[in-house]
Amino acid sequence: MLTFRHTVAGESVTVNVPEDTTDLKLFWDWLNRARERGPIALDTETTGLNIYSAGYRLRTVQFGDAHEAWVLLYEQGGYHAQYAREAIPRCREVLIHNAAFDWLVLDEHAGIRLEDLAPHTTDTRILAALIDPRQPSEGGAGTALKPLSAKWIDPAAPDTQGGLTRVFNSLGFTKETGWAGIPLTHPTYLLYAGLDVILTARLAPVLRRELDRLGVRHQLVTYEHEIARICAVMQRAGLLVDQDYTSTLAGRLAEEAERYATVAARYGVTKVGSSAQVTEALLGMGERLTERTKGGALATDKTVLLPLADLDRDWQRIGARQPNALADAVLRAKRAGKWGKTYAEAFLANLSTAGRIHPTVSPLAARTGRMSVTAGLHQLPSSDHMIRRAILAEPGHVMVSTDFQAVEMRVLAALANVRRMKEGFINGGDEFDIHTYTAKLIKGENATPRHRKIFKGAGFGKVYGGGVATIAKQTGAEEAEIAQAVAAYDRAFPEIKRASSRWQRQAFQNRMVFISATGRRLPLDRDRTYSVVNYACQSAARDLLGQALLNIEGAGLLEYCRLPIHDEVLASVPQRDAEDIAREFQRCMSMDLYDVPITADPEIGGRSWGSLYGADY
DNA sequence: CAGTTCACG
DNA sequence: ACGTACGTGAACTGC
Repeated sequence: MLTFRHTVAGESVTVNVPEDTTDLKLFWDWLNRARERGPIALDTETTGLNIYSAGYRLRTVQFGDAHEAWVLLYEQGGYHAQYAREAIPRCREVLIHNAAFDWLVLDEHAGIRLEDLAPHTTDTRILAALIDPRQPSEGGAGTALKPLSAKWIDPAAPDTQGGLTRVFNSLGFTKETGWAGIPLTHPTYLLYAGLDVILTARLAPVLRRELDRLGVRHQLVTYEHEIARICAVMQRAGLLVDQDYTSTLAGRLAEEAERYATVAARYGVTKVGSSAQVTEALLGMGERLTERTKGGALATDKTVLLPLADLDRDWQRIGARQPNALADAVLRAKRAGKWGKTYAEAFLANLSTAGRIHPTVSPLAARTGRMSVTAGLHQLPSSDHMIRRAILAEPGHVMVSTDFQAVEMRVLAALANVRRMKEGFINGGDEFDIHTYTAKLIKGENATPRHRKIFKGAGFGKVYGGGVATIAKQTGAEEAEIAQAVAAYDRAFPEIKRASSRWQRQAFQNRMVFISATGRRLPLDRDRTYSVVNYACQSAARDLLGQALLNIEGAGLLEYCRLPIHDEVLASVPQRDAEDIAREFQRCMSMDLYDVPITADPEIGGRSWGSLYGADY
């Protein structure tokens, strides 16, 4: 037995590493005693983050309580792996920090089904996110194990990740290669592996007490664990990539980026990504630049360059001026470069051995509770089918996308109890459009599509907390016109302003934390408390999506789900049942929020995701 | 590592 | 007193 000692919060703790079957029997005895006393903390160390990549290995499985950890050398196989596999189902209740990762690692590499482990799991990261959902950059503690341990357990808790990076470097590895390369029995590696479970075991009761103290409903905690499991199932399924198409596309985009970069170079811009170079060259050509970035420099982003290139927001010629050839080349080089690198090449780089992408789905990523997805899959261009064309439904399947209709406006109407808005949603029928309704409400039957656009801008302004100037810039309308529209909007829907004041007042009385409709804690920034309207709407919409996912699982459709996208669920469904399944998705995503109907619209596509974006594939 | 830009809902 | 567009992930530049 290898044994390490460390001090946590003034107490001596032990990390045991069994070397033979005699040692493993001691582990087994400990496990049987510990599981009677309470939950067992669980963790794994692996060769990296892409669980489905070639050569991926599960290296250690750790078990522990507040004082003792056992690091099982899974990678050695034989008895070590066997004890680990048999120990996990024996734990009645497990504690994991960021459970989805370990669920999926154990599911893929140790034969422990995530469906079996998840119902017995408490995820300390979920508990932490429900106490304070903010990232460190936003003034929160964050939800990583290290800062949470430092805050709640021991200010001197070791930085096991950062500490290992230094060890990796000293052994000639990098932060990336070290996880696979470090010798399995390196003492620091084993000590830190053990400390992680000891810290998790200590964190769980402390965070639970804090949730109780804050009055966070137990129901919300349970709900988040269900959502985490559902998102992990989608991550495990992953998405099929059309590799031939994607390779060709990556090559074509690289060539295009190169071609336009050559044009830009003729004007002295050697790097199209260098804002400083672009600014200097444009000024040298006699162009006037007025927009400023947040940092105070002259801006040369898309909104600045498009007019210089005589292009509108859809990249169509305006005919108002002679296009600036440099602006045009920079725009095109950057777009081709981004699409090629961030999407096409990233798809290929992230491929699993089965030719799939398994993006990390984080169910509680944003401070509003919104989810996030890695590998660019939440940000694929929607103006063109080219990139989404690379993602395929399963053989014999088609893509089905079902999205909520104007969900944030409906949520606003429901939460702020906006009388005339609610009337519209309740009586409006299937084809109801809130922005047309608003335009007619204010302008009468003379309302034009232009009025619709203006009041749509005003509506988004309300949900986002924007002012006249921003709405004017976004819609391209005159400030005076927008000012009138916003005033009319406020008269038509006076409840919104009143709700904003009320919600800000509630937050002030609760140490700047607004409690959402589902009991979620939403901390506000003191200098922009107006954002409470957005937080309330965004987080409620997220919780409706969560409820929809529970309904979808209840209807037996989870196996078809591929991605949650804020107000949409993307699915791959058998072609011959597509109509029926699409109707079921619609049913699962239709619900009621304080009498306001939340409705959903399913779309059946072809084999590729791109087929839902205008092309017929 | 901060700043800028660009892609989405 | 007044007014503030919200939330992400990712690549690249330049210090």
